[in-house]
Amino acid sequence: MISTKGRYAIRVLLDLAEQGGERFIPLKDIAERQGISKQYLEIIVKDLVTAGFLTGASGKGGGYVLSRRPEDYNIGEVLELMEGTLSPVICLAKDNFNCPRRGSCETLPLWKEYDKLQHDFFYGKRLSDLIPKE
Amino acid sequence: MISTKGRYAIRVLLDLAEQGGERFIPLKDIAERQGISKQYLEIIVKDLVTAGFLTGASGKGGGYVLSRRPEDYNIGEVLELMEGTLSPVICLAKDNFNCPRRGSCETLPLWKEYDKLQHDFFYGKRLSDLIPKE
DNA sequence: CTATTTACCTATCGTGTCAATAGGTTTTTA
DNA sequence: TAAAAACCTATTGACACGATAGGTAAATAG
Repeated sequence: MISTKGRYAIRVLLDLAEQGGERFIPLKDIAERQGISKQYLEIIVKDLVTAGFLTGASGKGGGYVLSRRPEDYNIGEVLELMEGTLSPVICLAKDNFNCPRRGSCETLPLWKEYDKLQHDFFYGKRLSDLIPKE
Repeated sequence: MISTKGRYAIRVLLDLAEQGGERFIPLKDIAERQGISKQYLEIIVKDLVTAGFLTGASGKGGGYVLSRRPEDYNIGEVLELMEGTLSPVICLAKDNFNCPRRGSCETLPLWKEYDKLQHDFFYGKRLSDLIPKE
């Protein structure tokens, strides 16, 4: 299940996209509009900055701004960043899980097929696709 | 992420399907073949019996047997039983989560679309599809 | 009739993650 | 120089996950 971190991250990016994507927007404003505590959003936004999705500016007049145009983000990369992995099963999550049954597992193909479906869906969705066109 | 309960449940059903689906198979045997502790499997098998997916028989010569033919199980119903829900986000999980933003949420359509994709995939897979044909 | 085999049941536990809060320090600008 | 904002570190409570422990009840084989 997608956690709040993933869901809130998308809402933050979407909020910024809808603000025009030009000016620096204080996190306080985003928090108020989205009804999410500013302190919790800080954790999320920090990851987004580190990943280069957002640019932050301190001081008066500062805030956050999108690093790219909304059509240049895809939902999959955002979710993967925030969730760590999108794999449907631990067996497919980043390396380290070395199952002895891997070679002969009869359910692994099912998970792989599903993993691809999911990946294609989320990597095919762009942030701009979520902006309501009036 | 699909937990062990969901994954193990499928492996148990698949194991039984591959044993012919006629005789009662002791859980001990399944546990050994699958490399999963019998005690943990009991928790899983209990749910499968309650849901009517398996039939159990106590005593010598007892064990478990499939209640239906392998082609009459679909993976989705098994996963949904074991995981409680397959919803990708809490916003879509069974009732009770009453988000005040539901009506205006700009990300909800995304989750709904993904939810349908996922549902169709897993409900379209049957247990018999996982049996390797030589 | 009795020993054995098996399902069936209840409770408990350690670990980790999630969601969130608290309370700062640093940077920048008006 | 005061205010506004990002940026940083630590901590917490609640809960689920994965699993183990130690039984009781039912059925059959001999």
